[in-house]
Amino acid sequence: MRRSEEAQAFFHAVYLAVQEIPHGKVTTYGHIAHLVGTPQRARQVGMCLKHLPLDPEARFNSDNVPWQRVINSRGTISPRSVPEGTQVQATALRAEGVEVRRLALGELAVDFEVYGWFPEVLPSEAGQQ
DNA sequence: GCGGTGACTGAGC
DNA sequence: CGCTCAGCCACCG
Repeated sequence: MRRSEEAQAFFHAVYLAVQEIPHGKVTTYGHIAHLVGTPQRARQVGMCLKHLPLDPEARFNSDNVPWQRVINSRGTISPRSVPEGTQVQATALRAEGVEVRRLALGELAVDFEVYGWFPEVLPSEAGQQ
C-alpha cells in the first residue's frame, strides 16, 4: 500500500514548501505547486494538506506544517466536505494576526495585497544556484 | 483494480 | 462578472 516514490516525494516537497510560508502570511495552492516544480498540480497540493497527519509523531503533521496559510487563487478559504473546516482555518489565521473578512455569500477572504507571500524561489533554495 | 471524487486553476464563452 | 471545461492524479470504496 506504499505510495509510489514519486508521489511520496511530491508530498514531502509540498510540506516543506508550506513550512516556508512566514508566520502571518498566506499563499495559494497554485503557488505551492509552482514552487515544487509542478505548476499544474494545485489540486494535489490541496490533497496533501487534506491528508496531513494529525499524529504528532509523524515527520510532517498538522502542528509543524502551517496548512492554514494556504488558500485558493481567489483569495478565499476553500470550502470542503466538512463546512466547519473553513471556520477552523479562519480562526487559526486570525490567531496569527491575519485579517479574515466574511464576504456576502459566507466566503472567508484574505487580502493578498496585505498578507500575500509569493516568492519566485524558496528562501531555502535562494543562493544555492 | 477500476472509477468516482475533490482543501485547484487558467482559459474560454 | 459568472459558469463550464479540461487537465491534474492520489485517495477511497
